[in-house]
Amino acid sequence: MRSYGEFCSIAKALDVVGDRWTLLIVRELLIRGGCRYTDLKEGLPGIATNLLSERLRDLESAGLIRREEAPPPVATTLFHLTETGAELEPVLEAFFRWGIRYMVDAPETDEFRAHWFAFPVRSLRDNDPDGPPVSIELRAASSPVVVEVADGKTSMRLGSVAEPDAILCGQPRLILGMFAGLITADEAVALGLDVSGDAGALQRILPEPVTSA
Amino acid sequence: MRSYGEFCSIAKALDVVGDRWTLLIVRELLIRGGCRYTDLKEGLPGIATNLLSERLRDLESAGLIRREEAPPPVATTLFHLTETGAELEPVLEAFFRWGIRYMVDAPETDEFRAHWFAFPVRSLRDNDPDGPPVSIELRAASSPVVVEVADGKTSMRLGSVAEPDAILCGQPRLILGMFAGLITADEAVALGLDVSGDAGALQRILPEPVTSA
DNA sequence: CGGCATCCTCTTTGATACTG
DNA sequence: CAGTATCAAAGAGGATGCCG
Repeated sequence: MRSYGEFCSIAKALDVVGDRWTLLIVRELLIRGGCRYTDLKEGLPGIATNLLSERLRDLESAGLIRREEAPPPVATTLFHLTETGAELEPVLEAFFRWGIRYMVDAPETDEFRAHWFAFPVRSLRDNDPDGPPVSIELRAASSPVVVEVADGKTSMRLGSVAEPDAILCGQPRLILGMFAGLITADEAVALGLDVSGDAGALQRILPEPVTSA
Repeated sequence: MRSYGEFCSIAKALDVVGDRWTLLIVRELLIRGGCRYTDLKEGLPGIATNLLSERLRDLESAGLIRREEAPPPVATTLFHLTETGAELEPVLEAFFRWGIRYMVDAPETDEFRAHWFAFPVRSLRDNDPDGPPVSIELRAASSPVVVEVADGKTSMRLGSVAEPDAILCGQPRLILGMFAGLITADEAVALGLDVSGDAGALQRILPEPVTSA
């Protein structure tokens, strides 16, 4: 990207990560850690392969990512964030919060990937920090993810779990709407969300509903 | 900007403000408040006038800015941020912090505007919250700005003041380097910064030097 | 299959000139 | 002052080909 040529920290930051797709590549690597080229491509629906390759080169020479030749059984290149790259997290967090308002009217045709639950999940609070650990499986995309709540903290990981306390199955927008406090669990169920298992586990992480004053 | 088509809050945010120049226009309006078209153009060196006009139209229809026909004596259009637009401040703040690292090696040819001191100044802490109010004038660009320290808070405004406690005159990089704790006041003076008035007023706001451990 | 490079078309940007 | 109009150059998007 052509430099703005401004002696301003914000402009300098945009010189480095202001290009189209760049921050979304950082998002992928922040959420998933080391990624193969094809993992990145799969997590960035719509990116042209030459652009991904070019951005990765740019990010590497800017010192934001690092290439690692993984030994067998992986036996391929893994892309990682460097310290500098990982320090973009507050930027993405700020974008995440600001962008929530645009999720409500998002078109049905938008793509979704299960690991994108990571930012919403991380912003959840545990309503009962002294309660027992619970795990909730989310099935809203091709692959499931597990929300784990323990010691007052919430985290998310890809994959499944043997016996989750609850399973949510339905459209991402319903689950995210609940997480954002825009709809209650009852409303989500009425709109088609399937909740099985212990509904109490779900209440553990749901925020106070946003009441339009 | 073409939508990423991803049901992800970060991607949605970038759909709205991911275009080149857009966040810098928001920066200008955040720092300066209501601006005329020519003020914006002056604060965004390098922007083409058709791009500025197009971005302003886009930002207006996205609900981030608002046009106001100011009555005489101004008698012209003023651009303001809406609430939604102003809520981008945490995003710019995060970019500001992350981008500081690139200021050290910035080319000498970079443009500078006095009001860009706003973000650095706002991140300063008052080392003596119970001390008397002090004002420090910064002369590093065409027009001076005043840093005001009172009640434990620091703020900046454009313009001059009758009798500032201290006056800093020199390259922006020296002043910003001091503010960021990268160099001490003594080092800045050795490198060409001119400090007149009460040096103690300056110590009021300078952070602990960053010692490379 | 993973990790690109090439080619082509279409859109966006930047620079400059001009206008009510 | 606050933009529009014009046009060359750069970048994005999509398809496909290549190579270990």
